[in-house]
Parts: sequence; structure tokens; C-alpha cells
Amino acid sequence: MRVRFAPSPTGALHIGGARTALYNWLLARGHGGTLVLRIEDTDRERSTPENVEQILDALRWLNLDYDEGPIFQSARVDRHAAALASLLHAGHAYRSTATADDVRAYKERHGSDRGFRGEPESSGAVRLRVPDAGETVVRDVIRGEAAFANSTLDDPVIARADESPLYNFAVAVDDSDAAITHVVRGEDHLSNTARQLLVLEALGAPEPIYAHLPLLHGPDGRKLSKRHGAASVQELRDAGYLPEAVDNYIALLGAGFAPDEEFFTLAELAERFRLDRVSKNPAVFDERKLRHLDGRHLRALTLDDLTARLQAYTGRTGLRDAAAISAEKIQTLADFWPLVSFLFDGPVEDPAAFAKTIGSDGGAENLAAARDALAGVQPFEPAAIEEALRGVVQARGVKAGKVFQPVRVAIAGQTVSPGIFESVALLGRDEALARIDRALVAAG
RNA sequence: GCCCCCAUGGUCUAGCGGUCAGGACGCCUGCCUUUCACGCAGGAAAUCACCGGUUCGAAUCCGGUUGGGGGUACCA
Repeated sequence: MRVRFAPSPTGALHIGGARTALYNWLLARGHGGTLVLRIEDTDRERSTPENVEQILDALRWLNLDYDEGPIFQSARVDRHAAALASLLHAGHAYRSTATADDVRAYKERHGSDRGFRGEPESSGAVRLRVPDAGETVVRDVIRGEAAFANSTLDDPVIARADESPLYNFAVAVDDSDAAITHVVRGEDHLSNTARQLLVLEALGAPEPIYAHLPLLHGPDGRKLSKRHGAASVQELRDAGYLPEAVDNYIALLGAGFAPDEEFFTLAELAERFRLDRVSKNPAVFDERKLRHLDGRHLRALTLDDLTARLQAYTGRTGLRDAAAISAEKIQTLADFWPLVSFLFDGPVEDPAAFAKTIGSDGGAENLAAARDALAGVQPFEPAAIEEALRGVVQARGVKAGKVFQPVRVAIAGQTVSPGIFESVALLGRDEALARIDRALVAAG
């Protein structure tokens, strides 16, 4: 089995492309196949080296490696020229100066379901001669057979007048030369597959097995594309998502991997992936579900691993202890810093939180009592701190939150933080008491 | 316009002739409880787009309709 992922570097890799890459990868890795990476850069206007680098980087980040390539389509001009010459020579293709307007006029004369047929000329773009009889059938592993009556297909332009190849031609030649056995790509290519099949036939090349994946739609129900504000892999990375979660989530957009579980590692996905079980209908990207899966993958990481990622993401060091006490409270790497910044940069400013806890309902008194208890805790560790604070709760006959929340706001400035005992312990006695004293002064 | 594809709760899916239509996210309630989370126990939410047909029996098979999407470039 030889599969390929063939992005065009006309933009960043978005989640639709990432899923196509992932499915090809799962197929290759699950079946001992070979994955070929090909960069389709025949669109010289829009293809850029920066985009190529972006795509390569995104694939690396997603942990999707490949066995051959990257092969640049633009570097294969000789092969394309040779294939074009042979088609021209055999009469399977011809030059034509017909324009889009000419094609339209032709259809007005012959009926809108009648494909355009041109007359061979001595110059112009190169069109493939499509036979009028018969039909071209796309045999698709996911969708079954889609038949196109040849008479309805226009003779497609396969190369510009200067012989530079166009998509439907270059793809067929490149897939054929690379001996690709399974072409797995988005459904937006389904109609074009008929044209590529015709090129393959004219070339006398064998046809690969096709599988057209359902498209990913935005919340507006439209195809997700570079232009449609689609989430790029880079954006998800910047938003603090883990590559494990992104892989897991996008795999789910288009297939079920088990009847009652959706949390999988890349290896588990590869083991379970089946092309013929891919869904036929388009899916809508739901960031909330991604967040959920991200939280689960995050919690599955070892502390060392999580710490390393948190440090890389925040650009800070010495985060291990903070990571340890907040792992179960965050869903993405981005959630981390707002939760624990107070440990490093001092309490955050949140007057409302202060007023609600310390500034009301005996809050200051409870905080003062907590301060005294904390002053004598030995050792200054979570368990002992908890015992001391619960003692205060007991002694003052109030609900636990009446003591804990004022302490939390005194040291963190906000009502949200990792566990209070762990947070106080991590801060250390001196700093914790200093912050509480400051809060007490502020409370008057 | 023409060609092609698709149709299960708000979202992603399981289902492949007989199920109380299963799971996940989200939402709601309760438990846990120190906030937020995590975890656990429940709950609301789908006339399986619609109409015909085949069949003893249809979400599952067939046809049509409607709706959505894609293609129709000297883009990929």
C-alpha cells in the first residue's frame, strides 16, 4: 500500500487538510504502508516557501511523519512535459485556443449537459480529448460508485499554452509515477477524479483505489477552507491545544473508532482505522469537544512531560510544582497561567473577589483567624495546612468556604486557584502570611 | 444551468431488516466539596429530512421530493 498527502502551499495547513494527512498516516501506519508527501506547487502565483515550511512544521507538530518526500511537483516539469508530449502525439490531447466564453457558447448550442469538444489547432492550451461514448466510473471505498457520462464532461485543459501542467493532469502523472495505490483526499475532489481517471486512461496507467473524505464545515455549514476563517493547525497550537488531542479530535470528525469510547492515542487510532468505515456526511468543527479531549490528554501526560510543555508554551521555567497542583484544573496549556500566575507574580487585582469574600460577612475575622493558625503550622505542608485551617473552621463554627475563600483571595487575589492547601504550601509560610497581612490591612 | 455526493438529538458518531435507536461533547440535577475543575450517579434532548414502494416487519433495501454540500478555472 502506498498513500500520499498532497497539500498545495497556498496557505497554512487547516484542520481539513490536517485530517486528510492524518487519515493517510493512519492508513499507512496501520497497514504497513508507505506515506508519500507531495507539495503541489504548480500554482506559481499563490504557492510560497513560507507556506511549505508552515505545512511541514504543522505535520511535525501533529506527529505525522512520512516515508518519502517531500516531492515538489514543480521539480517534475520534465516528467510532465514527457507525458504531455505522449498524449499529444497519440492524439489523446490537442491544442486549442478556445476560451471559457467559447465553451459557454458551445454549450448554448448543444445543451448545458453536453460537454465541450474543441477542434485541434496549431497553438493554444492543451485539452484532453474526452470520448463521447461510455462513462467514467469513480470506484470509491467510502461512497461506492459514482458514474459520470463522458458526454457531459468538457475536454479539460490539462496544460497552459506554455505547456505548464494544470492540476488534474499533474496529479494523475505524479500519482502514477509514485505508484500510489490509494488516493485518500477530500470530497471536493470527487468530480475532478473523473477527469484524472481519463488522464490515467489516456496514459495507459492503472487506476488507484479512491476514497473521498467528507468535508469539514464551519458553523455556517459551508466548506471549511483557508479563506473561510478555518482554524489552522498553527492557531490551535497557539491556543494551547496538545497535538495528541488535535489528532484525536480531528480523527473523530469523520469516523467512529469504537461504539462507546472516543479517547485515543495516535497508535490506537492507527490500529482501529478502517477506510471503509469513514462517514459520508460532512462534519462541523466543535471546539468545545476539542477542549474536553485536550483536558483528558493533558491529564494523561506525566508530570515531567506536562511541565516541559507548559514551560515551552509560557516561556517560563520552574513550573513543575505549579503544574503538579493545577493539572486537573486546566483543559489547555493556555488555561494554566491565568490560574497560577499569582504564585509567581503576586496576587491579581480583583476588587469584586475581595469584596465578596474578605470584605463581607465576617470574612476579615475568619481570615485573621486563619492567619494565626497558619503561623504555627508545622511542617508547612498541604496536609498540616489543611488540618490547621479545618481547625479554624471548626473553632469559628462557620462553613468551610467562609475560611477558605478569604484565604484564597488573600493569596491569589482571585476566587479561582489550584487547591488552597497546596497553593498556600507552595507559596511558603512567609509569603503566604505577608499576603494575608496585606489583605487584612486592606480590609481595615 | 449542468454533473456528482450527502441526509440519525444543538454538534460528532454507533447502527448495516426485528434495539426501549447506543456512545461522546454541550446542557440540567444531585453527590463529592475549599473556588474552579476532576470524578461519580441521574436527567432533558432524535416522529432516524419528507413522501411512496418492497417486506410479516424498515433508521437500515428501492424510487421520488426537499434541503445541504462539492465540481463545473489556461486554481489546487
